[in-house]
Amino acid sequence: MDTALDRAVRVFSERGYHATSIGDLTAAMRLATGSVYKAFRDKHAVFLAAFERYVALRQEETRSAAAQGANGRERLRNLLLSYVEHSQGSEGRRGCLVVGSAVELSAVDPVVAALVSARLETNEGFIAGLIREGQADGSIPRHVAADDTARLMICITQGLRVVGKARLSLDGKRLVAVAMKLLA
Amino acid sequence: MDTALDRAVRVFSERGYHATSIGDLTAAMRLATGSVYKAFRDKHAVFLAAFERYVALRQEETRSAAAQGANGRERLRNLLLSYVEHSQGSEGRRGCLVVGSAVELSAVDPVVAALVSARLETNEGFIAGLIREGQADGSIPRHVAADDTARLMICITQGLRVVGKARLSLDGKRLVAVAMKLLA
DNA sequence: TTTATTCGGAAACAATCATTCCCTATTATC
DNA sequence: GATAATAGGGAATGATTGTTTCCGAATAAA
Repeated sequence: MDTALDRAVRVFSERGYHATSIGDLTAAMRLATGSVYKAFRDKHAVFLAAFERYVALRQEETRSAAAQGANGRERLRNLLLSYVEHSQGSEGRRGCLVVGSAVELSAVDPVVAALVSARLETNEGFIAGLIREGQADGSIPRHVAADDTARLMICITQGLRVVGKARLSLDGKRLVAVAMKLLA
Repeated sequence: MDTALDRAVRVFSERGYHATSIGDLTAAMRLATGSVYKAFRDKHAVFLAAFERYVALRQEETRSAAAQGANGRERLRNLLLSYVEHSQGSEGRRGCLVVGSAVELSAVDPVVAALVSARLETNEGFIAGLIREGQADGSIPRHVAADDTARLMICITQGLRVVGKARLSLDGKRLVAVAMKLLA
């Protein structure tokens, strides 16, 4: 079932909610229509399950990318680098389900809107925490405003996914080098 | 007709392409179905016209916001401030049609994908130009990498629209103050 | 072996969608 | 002033959508 959900994540990420018919869904999940409706109440429930699975997987990836780093500054750099990589290539073209949901559904679906906001705030809190870690270990200056910088970095990460979907090339090393000036 | 297109822009921006039925469209444009199909070939053509109108209006707003500034650095600050303002409140909740198109249609609609890429590259070029102006007038250091910084700033502007749609509050002054560190 | 139950698959359902057709009203032309 | 031509409005149409239901196969229990 989890492997079927993974395939649902791919379809929803690439086409969005409304453009994905349950025909697309069953083809991708290798399940018949009846099976899908036996496992989920309706299309919306499939989407919610796919969304939560996507969030769980991405969170795991992000945390482990940040874990590799001697101090707060290095962990933050690795997090940003990871975001750039995920925004590129085939995964970049597929798109981020959080960004897609924010843009396509936040205005019309309060349930999804709440999930998206919660996810962004969690990420922002994680980044702010890394900044404070860096300030504690001396790798980031004290005068850096942790919360404001974290919110701007969230904008950068979400913007990366938008730009990546538009097929603009992204040079991770150079882009991150510029972004790290925010920690000066 | 332009006023009808403006209303189409609002609907498409808020709900996206697929979630906007031509019933929604006719209601918003105050036109009957037949009239819409007399003025445009199909729904896709309405969207393309709305997209181009949106781009033209926003470009005008952005350029005039940037025009108010004594030097390159100030013009860039005003541009960023303008983006934050447009990403907030009712307009922020409505969303940006370029971001929406990039996320919802870039993967499946080559025509829209090309328009989106062109728009992003135009914006990026404009920002890079402002940076170079600042370097010429002495308000921005020479060692700033104009192209890389411009691409990152595009990510910021697009990310602002995503975050604004998710209803997270944005403090223009503080956010832009942090972002201006990219020009140090 | 037989019965019961769960699971997957395909056809059928109602609703909604984009699109077309036709009618009316208004303008312009002779 | 009569007529042609055009623009706008709304009902009909065919395709597609999400959803449900029914049926067969496979597995487990007796």
